[in-house]
Amino acid sequence: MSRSAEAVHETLRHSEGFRSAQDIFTEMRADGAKIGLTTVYRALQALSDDGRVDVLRTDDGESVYRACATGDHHHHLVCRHCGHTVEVAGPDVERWAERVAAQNGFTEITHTVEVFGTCNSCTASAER
Amino acid sequence: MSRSAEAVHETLRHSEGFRSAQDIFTEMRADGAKIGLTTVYRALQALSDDGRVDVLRTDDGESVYRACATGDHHHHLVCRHCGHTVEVAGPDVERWAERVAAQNGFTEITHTVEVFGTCNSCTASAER
DNA sequence: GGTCAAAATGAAAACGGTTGTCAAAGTCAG
DNA sequence: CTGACTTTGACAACCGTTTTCATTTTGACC
Ligand SMILES: [Zn+2]
Ligand SMILES: [Zn+2]
Ligand SMILES: [Zn+2]
Ligand SMILES: [Zn+2]
Repeated sequence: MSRSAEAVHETLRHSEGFRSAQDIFTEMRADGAKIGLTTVYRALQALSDDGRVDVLRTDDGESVYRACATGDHHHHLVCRHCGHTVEVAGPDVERWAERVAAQNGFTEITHTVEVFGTCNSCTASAER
Repeated sequence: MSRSAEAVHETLRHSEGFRSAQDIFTEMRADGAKIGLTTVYRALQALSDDGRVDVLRTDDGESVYRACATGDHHHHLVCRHCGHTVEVAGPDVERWAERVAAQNGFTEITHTVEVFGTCNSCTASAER
């Protein structure tokens, strides 16, 4: 793993929620890092290939990345306002996916499961 | 709803799986329809706003559309080879999502749940 | 130190799906 | 038929991402 990839990973580990390549690039530059946008993209690619960061797509088609605490399979509960993210295990969902797939003769299953909502601190701010 | 939007909806209803705007455009043109790509995009936008078609994003960032049989909330089991799609209800997943959200203080939940796999007819072809 | 090949880098160009523009065509009530 | 309003579609613009390719950095070997 290249030096820049480590730097990108480091930046990501200091972030709470999912961040876009542009976000990361801008932040690293602001912090004085000499890095190009292309390199950030390449680093994110490598990191996600290695399973060291999770990727998901926003509604508007942007890829966003996060350095999750666990390398094990998990899903996310994401605040759509502040980006605050909680990693959640979903044994029930895993079983449901396998069952429904088996019932319909599907094999080699993969799945995407993400939950979006408003976190309690954002709810509090809105009420204030 | 405009005339073209109905035509797009009609084309979509004759399709089995999820189709891209380009796909639909190409097929309609091949069938002799006089329609522009822009209009197809506008129709798909309108149809999905009205909940008459479902949209999902492929891994490579393309939006694909499908006229599902039910207007009720449901998820999809999609064959990643032939696109064959089964609509599935997921009461267990719905409950799981609400529970995990509540446990973490999240409200106003939405979720995306899609299952991808290989359908039995594609498994059969591969073995042949 | 020096040499050199392989790997990494980044500015700029290309790419591809999608959206915006705007003038032309269609629709329809009066 | 007229005029207002809507719909259409060729084309350009947009934007996140990938590719290109010349330059720089790295690291093994001397
Ligand atoms: Zn929040
Ligand atoms: Zn899972
Ligand atoms: Zn199939
Ligand atoms: Zn659901």
